[in-house]
Amino acid sequence: MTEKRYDFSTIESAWQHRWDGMRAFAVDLSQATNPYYVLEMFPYPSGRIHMGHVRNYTMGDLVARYKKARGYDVLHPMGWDAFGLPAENAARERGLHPAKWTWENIATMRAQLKALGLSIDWEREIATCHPEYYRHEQGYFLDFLDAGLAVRKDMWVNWDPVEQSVLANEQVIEGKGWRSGADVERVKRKQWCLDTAHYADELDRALDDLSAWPEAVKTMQRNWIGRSQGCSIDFVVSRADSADKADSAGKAGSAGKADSTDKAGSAGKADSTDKAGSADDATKQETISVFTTRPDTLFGMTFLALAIDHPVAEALAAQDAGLAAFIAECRKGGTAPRGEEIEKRGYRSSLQAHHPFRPDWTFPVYVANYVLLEYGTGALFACAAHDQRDLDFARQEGLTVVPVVAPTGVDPLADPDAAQVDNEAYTGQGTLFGSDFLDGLTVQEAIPAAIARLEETKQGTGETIYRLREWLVSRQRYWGCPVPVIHCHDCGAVGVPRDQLPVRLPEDIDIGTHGNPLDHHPTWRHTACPSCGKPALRETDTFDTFFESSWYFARFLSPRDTTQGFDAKLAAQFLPVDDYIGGIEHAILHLLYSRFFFRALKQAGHCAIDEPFKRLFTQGMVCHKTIKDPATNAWIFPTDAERDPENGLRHRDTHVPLAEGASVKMSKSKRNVVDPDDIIATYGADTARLFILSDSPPNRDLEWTAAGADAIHRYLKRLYRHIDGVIDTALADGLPPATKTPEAEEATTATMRMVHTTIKTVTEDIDRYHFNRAIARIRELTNYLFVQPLSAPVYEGWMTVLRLFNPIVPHLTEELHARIQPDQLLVSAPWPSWDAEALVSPQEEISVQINGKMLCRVAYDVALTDEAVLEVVCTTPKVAQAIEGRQARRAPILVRGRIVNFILAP
RNA sequence: GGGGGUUUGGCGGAAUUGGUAGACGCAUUGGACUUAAAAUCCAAAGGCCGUACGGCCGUGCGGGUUCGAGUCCCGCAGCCCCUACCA
Repeated sequence: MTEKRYDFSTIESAWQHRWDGMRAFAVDLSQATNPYYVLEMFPYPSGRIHMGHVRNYTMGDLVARYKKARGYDVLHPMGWDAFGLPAENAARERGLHPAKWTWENIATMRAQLKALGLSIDWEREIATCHPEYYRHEQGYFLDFLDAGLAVRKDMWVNWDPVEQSVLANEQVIEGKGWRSGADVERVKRKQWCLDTAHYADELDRALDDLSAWPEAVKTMQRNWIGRSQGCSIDFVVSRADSADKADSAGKAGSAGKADSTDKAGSAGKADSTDKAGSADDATKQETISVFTTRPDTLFGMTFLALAIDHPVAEALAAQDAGLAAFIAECRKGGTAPRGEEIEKRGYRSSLQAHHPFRPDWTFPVYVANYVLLEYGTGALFACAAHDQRDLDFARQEGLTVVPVVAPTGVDPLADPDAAQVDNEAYTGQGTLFGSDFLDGLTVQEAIPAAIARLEETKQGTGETIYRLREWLVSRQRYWGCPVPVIHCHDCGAVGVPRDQLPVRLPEDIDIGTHGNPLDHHPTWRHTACPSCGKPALRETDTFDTFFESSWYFARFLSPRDTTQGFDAKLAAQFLPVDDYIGGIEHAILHLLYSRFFFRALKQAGHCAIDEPFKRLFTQGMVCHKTIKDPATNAWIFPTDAERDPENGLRHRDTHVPLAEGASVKMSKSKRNVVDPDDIIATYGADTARLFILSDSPPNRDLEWTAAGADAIHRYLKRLYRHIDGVIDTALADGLPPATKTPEAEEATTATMRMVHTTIKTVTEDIDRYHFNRAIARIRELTNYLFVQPLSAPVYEGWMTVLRLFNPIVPHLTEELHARIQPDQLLVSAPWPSWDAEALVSPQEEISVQINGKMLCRVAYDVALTDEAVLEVVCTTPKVAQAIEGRQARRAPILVRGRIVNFILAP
């Protein structure tokens, strides 16, 4: 027979059509007895798929096909995270309607994904921009509204005055809007929020039970949730109209800068967020609540500081032009001064604070830019000696610093200098001094003691707070899901009646204007109040797109259900998602929002699940080499560079010398992107899939190399040709009859041992996501089989290779398999099991060591006793020579199948 | 500043979880086939010394535990990622 070419493009498109035609991957969930849900994070339809997608979906496809072979009813769907800003940008730049742009991208990317031969049930495809998708999340939002989980409140946000829109923190670059370049302002605006903080405690604790999540992701979530134990303290404050009274201990400074001449006419109001009853109402004292984790350092307090947007600071500013100016100055630059530390600045207010245990001690109250409004109560008490930030501020403002914790081994009475701090705060363990009833206690003992005293005197409470706050879901954007609310002059914010959902986006919009196109639409927002019928206005905010991605995995269960978002019974069967695969960049936002969302859905009675993802796998990035022109510093396409043996790396056309840079994540700007379409056209999907799963462990970065892809393709050609030839022979002549010679029988058991060992290790490796190792084991088997003369066991070996390789190179294996069994798809064939007996070898080898140093390997019969094994080892010439005449210091250490170690005198 | 990860040949990586370090590949070199090249096949290959048999060294660095350490413990360094005035 003539050798057939490995015609991958014909093979691949033929099998893709056949799988499609026979609905090979469609799954009827209601009939599923053995449910298993494999999901990769769904893509944003940006235009074309990239290698990161290929890696993500290839890994998921391997798992899905493997689980199907293991007998599961595998749900493996695909959809589109279709709302978002890039669609509006494209509309502005190219005059395309966001919907048109999005749907065209989806069509392109769907075709690209199909060319990869993924085992996806495309009948379940969804796009989040479809009204039949977002109508359900509008319903969920109304539920959250009813449950008090969704609220509209004043929030400090980044406001771009040119765009006339709120910006996300990451859209503020060095204090300026990322697109307009305008100075971003910090403004208060009514925004819709979901009360994620309501579940902060549970979201934190439940991480402990997510045993199949990467520790790194759980750690990131814990840090983000930011559980912090301490206490709140209500400081009594009064006006410092009279001259500063230095307290007896000289702690409260008059050392502050000159007071503002413009005293506030009235003291700030008590913080309305105070715990009820914590202030002594009878005496009508004003208090400011602070949160602290270090109440033990109260006796080292030297000042109180408020965030610039603290209600008390605002009230004071109304009476104090200097303070108002200071606050206005600080507000420039938006809410997110990321990156380098800002310069600490403060303004001394007209208030003074009283020490909870020594009411006659008073301290200045500052308004300071380094105090965060969003953390704790937006106010803090400062013990500068034991907090670096407070110390920095104190040194700058010339405030007193009073240490109260002596490091272990330091006696502050004997050596007063030793406990002093210079410009470095002491934050470690130690013993309290100069602290009244806390003296002599360790930091760990003093914290509860201080809290107890504060609680006794009703000035504070032990408390656990969280960094996690509400999730701001309002966006002043067109291309998102409309918030289903109507604002009525008389009735306030009223939810849109459920029978009027979905609130659809208008299609006739003018995207060219600044701000939110929905605001500028001539008619869309005008409607009637559902409750009183008077003219009213629709909410024009749309949801953050993380809203859509918080529940899409449930929608796949019931993608065409018009009555509900998903079916609770199916959810009970298929959720949580068994295997969820995606990039680590979603470690916090998407995954945390989804975990919140399902708790909220459960509270609203939609399902009984808390955690949406059982096992999470985070894949590494796809990297590629970069090439630069050192003269111009411009990035060069690697395909435009060639290596000249004499002159090194040169540009192919201009011949200027080039320099090879690091291998970094593929990006258009660095010109190191490899287009999946090109790879599929040149080598086929199977080559791309095998290359991307070989070598690199899935959780690490993968380096794409042209040579590697080429080598993989050569291997597949050889594999195809060889197995094809084996099948030719088997079909034409039949397999050679087994010979009964001892050598032939030994060859048979050796082959079977190899085959079954491979089945076992490959199965275990896939279960543990060690795909690169699984492939190495399969290649080991094929290397072995390539050189064996054809026999029944060798033939069986090749059939096993087809089955084991099918989830990785599905088209090639299916094509070859169809030659033997045209009536059965490999895709539906069961995974092979291994025969434990076939794994057993009559002989095993042991490593021989002398005093822990390797000497040699010795083989022996497994049936031998320990004594007999030692006998065999000791009579091996090389060993006998090494131990001859030397005295044993102890009995040899024998670990069968591993090692024997002789401990001899030198 | 805080947290996490990582460090093994020229390169990607493997090592039965404390028992032959370098599986499986990439790149390389030699050979076969060919008029020649490509393709294909076979072989070599951690470093140093040696013609070979072999010997010594070797898993970022320094200690420790152990019969035995890439693996466990302590300390240090480099690189990567996340986060950041979180009181």
